[in-house]
Amino acid sequence: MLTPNSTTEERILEAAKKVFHSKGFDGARMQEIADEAGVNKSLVHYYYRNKDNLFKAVFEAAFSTLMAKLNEIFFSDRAFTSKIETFISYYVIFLSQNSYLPLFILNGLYEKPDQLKLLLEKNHLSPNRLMDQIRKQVREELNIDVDPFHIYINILALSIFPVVAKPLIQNIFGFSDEQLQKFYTERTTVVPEFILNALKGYENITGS
Amino acid sequence: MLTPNSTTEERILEAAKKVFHSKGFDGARMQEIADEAGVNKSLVHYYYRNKDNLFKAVFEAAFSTLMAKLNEIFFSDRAFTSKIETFISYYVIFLSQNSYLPLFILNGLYEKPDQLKLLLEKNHLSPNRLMDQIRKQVREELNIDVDPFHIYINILALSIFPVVAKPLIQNIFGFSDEQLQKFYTERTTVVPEFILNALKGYENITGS
DNA sequence: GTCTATATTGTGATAGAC
DNA sequence: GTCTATCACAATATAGAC
Repeated sequence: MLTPNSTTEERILEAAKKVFHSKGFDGARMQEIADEAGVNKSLVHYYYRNKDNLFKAVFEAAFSTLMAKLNEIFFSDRAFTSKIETFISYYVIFLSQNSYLPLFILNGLYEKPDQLKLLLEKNHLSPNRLMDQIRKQVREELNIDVDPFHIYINILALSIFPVVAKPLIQNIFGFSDEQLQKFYTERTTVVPEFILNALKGYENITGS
Repeated sequence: MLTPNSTTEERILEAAKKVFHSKGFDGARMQEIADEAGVNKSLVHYYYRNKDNLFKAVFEAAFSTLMAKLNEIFFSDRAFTSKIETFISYYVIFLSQNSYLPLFILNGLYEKPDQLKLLLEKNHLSPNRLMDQIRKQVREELNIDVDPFHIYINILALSIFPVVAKPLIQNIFGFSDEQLQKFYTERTTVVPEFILNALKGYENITGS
């Protein structure tokens, strides 16, 4: 039962987020969503017709949330160094506080890869423009001529994977909640340092 | 219908791997596994009693496969540089050819985190020993005093995430199968270089 | 060991009263 | 808009013949 001060439709969507995020499409039950929203099961169908539509709404919301912030940071006026620092600290903390989100999205992309292009347009995302932007900025500010695509994937990997692998870290190393929180906080400084160190290493190869 | 030259039990396990890896526990159907193995649905229950047991067998096999190779490489006699190169090239290629595997395992860990410790013992894995090993070797060979845990997670992140995010890469950038294969091949050299560059950057900070 | 038949429960979805 | 009742079918699991 979440956020009682809102319309029924909103309460259902919030409940659906909670259930879909943690259990995925196949694991989620319409009954559980209804219970979570504090409404009758029929009402869920009344507002969203079927499970697929409801899932689509939840997925789009999750995807847009993550992409909007990514866009905002990478197309801002900051220096590249600052973009990396801002991006990492924002995403590592945000994702660690919403740890089901990245795995939910990755699973959703495997299950429904075809919807992706529509979502990209909806979010005004142009991947190629982003790549050009990164290449140009890295060249001008760091004097490095490097493949922006691998850099981009590396940034995402180092930000997202540690959250996706949360149960692995928690159980293999027996981290408590406090230790885990400390680990994620450390990463907001360790990871940007790691990436910028790596980039500086290329200066010797292609720098003037 | 896979590998007809084997016992029924083996054929069922192989079929179960195929179905569970791509659809997860909740998405998998006992009927589909039976069809895939070319046997009657009852036989699946005869050999594995229920869905949970069958899943457990599949999960353990997947987990052990990945961990055995990781152990073998990181506890070998190689130099640290060589370990990283060997690990990345092996895992990136192996995972890209079995692209459902990492997401399957990450999902499984979220769903059944309690089984993890048993699996670790079964595979003779000692995470702390691995951390000591990395810290010692990085200190002696690269003359750097660095937190081995973040390094370890970074190595895993850069190897595993690009495979987990395959549909994202494929659809956002419109990569063909050939381009995707080329991308993964590139990473076998780009990623070790990236990591070693990053590590070298620490020399200035803590080097003698 | 392998099959057919069936029990049993779960689940998405709809009809219709209020 | 919201509820009760119910349909139709899917899915795990078992009983029992061969």
